[in-house]
Amino acid sequence: MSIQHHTESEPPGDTGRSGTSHAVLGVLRFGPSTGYEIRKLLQETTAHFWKESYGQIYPTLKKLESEGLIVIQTKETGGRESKRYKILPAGIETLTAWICSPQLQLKPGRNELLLKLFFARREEAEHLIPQVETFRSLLNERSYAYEKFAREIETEEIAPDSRKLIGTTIDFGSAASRMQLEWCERTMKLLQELEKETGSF
Amino acid sequence: MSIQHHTESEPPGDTGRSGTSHAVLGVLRFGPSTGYEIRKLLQETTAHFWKESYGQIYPTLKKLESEGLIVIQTKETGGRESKRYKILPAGIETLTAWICSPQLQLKPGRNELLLKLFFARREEAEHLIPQVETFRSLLNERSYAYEKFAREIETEEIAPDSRKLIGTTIDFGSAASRMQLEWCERTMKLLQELEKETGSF
DNA sequence: TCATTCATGTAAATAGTTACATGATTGC
DNA sequence: GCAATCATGTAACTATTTACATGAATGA
Repeated sequence: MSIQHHTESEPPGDTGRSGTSHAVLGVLRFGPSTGYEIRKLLQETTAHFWKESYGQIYPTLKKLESEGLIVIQTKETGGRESKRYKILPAGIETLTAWICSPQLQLKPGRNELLLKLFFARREEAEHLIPQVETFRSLLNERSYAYEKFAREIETEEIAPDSRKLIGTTIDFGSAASRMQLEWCERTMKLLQELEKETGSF
Repeated sequence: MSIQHHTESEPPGDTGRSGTSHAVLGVLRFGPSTGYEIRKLLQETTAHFWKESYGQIYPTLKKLESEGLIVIQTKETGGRESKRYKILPAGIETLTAWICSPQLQLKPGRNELLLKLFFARREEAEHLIPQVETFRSLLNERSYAYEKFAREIETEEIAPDSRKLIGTTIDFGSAASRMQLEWCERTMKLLQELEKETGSF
């Protein structure tokens, strides 16, 4: 048996920059932000395919600044400490170079639920039912979130072309959760049948 | 705008064991294996949702052995060094406890292509077309791999119930790639329209 | 006044990849 | 003889999460 994806031997080819810096630069191209705001925007808009934690954002901001891709505009209005970062031309260049670069590696990510199903035996099947159920309710929440996001983005002051591009990521998310919900239905049915067959003693 | 998934504040609750040990224990429940074989089996069967490298497998095997969950059966037939590991009752317990535990965290994983689309501007759209194209051809290969795997598993000597459970993971993979292929179609069309609108210089 | 949000950061642990080094065995 | 596969491992690096610490401002 074999599911092999051509994932081996591909040379990295990138400039030693991790995804985090691209995400940060990407947010900063929308406009100057603080570390806190960057995290918040990513959380609110890309959480279904990209997440960042403060532990990664703050060090990355420092690194990008030392590389001359962004600058701090520390406006001390009052005394409240708040570092607002602004992207520089060199940063924009780096960002577009990354966007336009054909290099792209797909990491399938890890799905613990599938791993459990793969290794499970009949006797364990009944314990998987509530887990698929949990998965399904998480997906349901997500579906609503996508619908809401799709509506919200219509009212935002964004260039219509950008809206369309962002739309493709929402499309991806909602299609994915729809597909996964259907998979949950099929899988639940199968698990319930397995449980029945075992004989309810 | 907000796509927020209830991913914050959930306590980990696990026993400090990473996914790798579960994957290794899972493979070993099928029968005694060497580190090399474990890697190979995972590569051949779960690559679409779970991958492990030697750098992780060998240290994990040592750790699991020191914890008394597995043992080495070093059969030196000839002189060729080969450590075959066997799962112990304590290891089986750990494995089933994990499978049956309702704890499950979904990490959405990171999708670089979606990140690019999210941040892209109209001018960059044309450079994204070949990237979506690349993505599509990777997915096409995958689709065939799932079909092949689904056929292969029928001829394997596996308990029919396990076959069904494993089947759910193949189902997931093939439904996912089908859905993503459709997304590629829609996205390609959109990108091509954007390119046309820009006016061919 | 008090909870929430805004805001910045670090330390430690955990996880994971990549590159390297080594060598035996199998099959053509 | 030679290529491919079997086989084990380590070191260094990169990435990522989690927990902690701190405190100001806002608004009810």
